[in-house]
Amino acid sequence: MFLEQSGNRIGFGEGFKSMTINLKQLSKLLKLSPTTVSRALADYPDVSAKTRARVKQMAIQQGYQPNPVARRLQKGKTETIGIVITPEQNYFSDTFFIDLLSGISNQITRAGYELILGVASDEEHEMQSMRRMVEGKRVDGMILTLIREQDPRVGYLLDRDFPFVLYGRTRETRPYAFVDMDGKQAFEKACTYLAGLGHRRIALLNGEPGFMFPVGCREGYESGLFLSGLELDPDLIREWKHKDPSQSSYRWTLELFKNDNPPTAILFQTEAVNGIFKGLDELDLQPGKDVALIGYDDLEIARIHRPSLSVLRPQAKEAGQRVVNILMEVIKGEDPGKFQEIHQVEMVIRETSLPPS
Amino acid sequence: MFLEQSGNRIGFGEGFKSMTINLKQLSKLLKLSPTTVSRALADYPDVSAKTRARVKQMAIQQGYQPNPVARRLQKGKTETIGIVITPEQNYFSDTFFIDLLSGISNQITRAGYELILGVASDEEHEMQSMRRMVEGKRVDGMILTLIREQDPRVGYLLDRDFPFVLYGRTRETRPYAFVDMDGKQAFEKACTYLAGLGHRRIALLNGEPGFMFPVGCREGYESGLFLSGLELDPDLIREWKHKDPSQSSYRWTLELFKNDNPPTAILFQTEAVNGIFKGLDELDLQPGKDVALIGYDDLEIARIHRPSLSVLRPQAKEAGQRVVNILMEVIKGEDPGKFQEIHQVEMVIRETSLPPS
DNA sequence: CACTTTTCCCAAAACGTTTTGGAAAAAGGA
DNA sequence: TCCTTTTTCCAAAACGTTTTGGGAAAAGTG
Repeated sequence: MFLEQSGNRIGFGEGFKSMTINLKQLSKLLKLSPTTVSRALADYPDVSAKTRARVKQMAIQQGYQPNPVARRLQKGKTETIGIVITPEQNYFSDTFFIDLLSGISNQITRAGYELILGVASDEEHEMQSMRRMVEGKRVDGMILTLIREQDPRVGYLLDRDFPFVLYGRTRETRPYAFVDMDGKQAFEKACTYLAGLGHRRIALLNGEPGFMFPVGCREGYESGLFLSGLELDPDLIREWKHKDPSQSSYRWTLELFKNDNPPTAILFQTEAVNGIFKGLDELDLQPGKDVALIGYDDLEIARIHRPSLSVLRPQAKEAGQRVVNILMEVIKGEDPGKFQEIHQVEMVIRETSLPPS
Repeated sequence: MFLEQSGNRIGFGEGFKSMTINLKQLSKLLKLSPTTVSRALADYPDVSAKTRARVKQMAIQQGYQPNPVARRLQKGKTETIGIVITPEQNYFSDTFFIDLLSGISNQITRAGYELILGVASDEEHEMQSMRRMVEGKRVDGMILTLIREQDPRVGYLLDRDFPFVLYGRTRETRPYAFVDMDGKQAFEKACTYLAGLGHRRIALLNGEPGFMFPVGCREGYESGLFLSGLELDPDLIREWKHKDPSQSSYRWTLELFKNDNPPTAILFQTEAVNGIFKGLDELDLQPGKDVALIGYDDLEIARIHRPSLSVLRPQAKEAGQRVVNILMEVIKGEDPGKFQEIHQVEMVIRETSLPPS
């Protein structure tokens, strides 16, 4: 014996709270079977145009929305994507990450999926949070950011053949899907640009070792020097820490200018700009005038500072959208190795990239 | 006739991919009914201690995790909380929001729930994203941040009796649950502190009108002046814009010092500090020395700047945890009006709060 | 021993969808 | 007209849990 639905029929004037109807109730209203209603709404060809229209109209009128949980159970999918972020690494320093997230979120919504977020305080909890999502059957795929050179997350996911896409790259021989910015090309471009202006002593204040991104930056820097016929001087390369970009970059800026033959230009990630400005200020050097500067990432400070900061500008939002589109393909079963995208980075020349004085 | 499970029995050495077992398979392994296994795992008293132990051991050994989607369907809950953020309002300027989010996320995970994130480009999409979550039956409750004086989201949720908690407050007569920082008390404290040092001209560079937080700041400021026997001078109050905190605060800083009788101290939200520093620099005024400064929010820049910035420090992580705990109560059916918390804000005196010179 | 209570377990229903495998009715073909 | 094909619909199964409502066996009780 089946119990009847508790049956709060939907009409008008009942207030908002009862604005929820399910497939069974809707089909009863239409004097059709749930099967037909479901198939009408999903545009199956085996339901006549006439009833399809009638069903759709009634569905709209009654504000019917299929229960996503029930659909997920039946379809055997969670319709959910997971991402884990870590606050210690200042990834939220400004618009960059939120732009990426924005692209990701919008595209996920468009696909009718959900984005679930984990916040982990360190590497261990990051892994733990991801395992909960994966092994707990809470997501169909993962998005990874802030990738390390040796990244245990990638091995973990590859081992169990779980769909994922990297924003960034790692050292891993097995094929995997990623979307990355061409940091190498960007830094090469910036470096040759500065050299073209006449700079001969160009420094690199690079991101934290262990992460993958600085590797490309350095390659681009070295390649830029080579193309411009400049010698590589290890004394002009320094690396700051994620935990504390401003403080460490401040110290390294002072260090750089202790050199007998100090730099006339610095390449860096914009995250570190506060420390650099502070260091230059202390040394009585004017940014842009005494030292040319080009940062990676077009943060707010770059635009509002006077002189305004020349930057390399990655298109984070577009990248986020691509990550999601690719992930959807991988979830469908496509070979991840087919999806390896490297996006070009544009250079925005503002006021801090003048020839040496 | 029931089809048998496709039946990939779990053993060892089958690789990672098949590491997934469901209740039916587990119960078959144990020669028990699914009912008993389910109840054993949920610690019901009607299963003997002996079998309970046996079930739990086998569950661990087989790596059994109940399918959350199936549980949600049966329980009639989504076990999911929603939050919508907007990138235009620079909420991610620094550690503050990520701390809040961190507290929220950790507490949600502890409850076995999920946090789903929407990113909306403007107010309209913000509402749209929330409606999708609520009307699409995708969440059991909502968390709202960055609250406006008149906030349509609150009315919407109250109208349909949907569980939610505000981080902040709004103008609304019906009872609702919130966790807020005591901005009033904080600014009052900072103001009287500065007055106690001998400052007589204290300016307020306040957040954008329309949002609720600046209202409390201003109240605290006015109250602080009153308690210190100082006159309120409207010329010493300015308001910057969310879209562009640095630029607008820079302009207003210059403006403030055009005054015949300029301020010797400024209260503000730390978000705006870059613009203030820039303005003071242009006016040849030394922060801390010529002008005392106290900011609200202990961002990284406050700690690393020299002189370091005195600040009001809200405990964002703890607040996030409270928001979640309260939301869980409201979801259970508790009266939201019972949960209205105002958290004290601590003052951290550093180097920019000296007596007037 | 006969009855009641407690302990321990389970079959079946239910959550709200989509998919499977027809079946009845209508249309087409000879 | 009779058979075949197409169109249109639907009953029942299935997804993987938890809850409901017992029921059999064991343990008390007199």
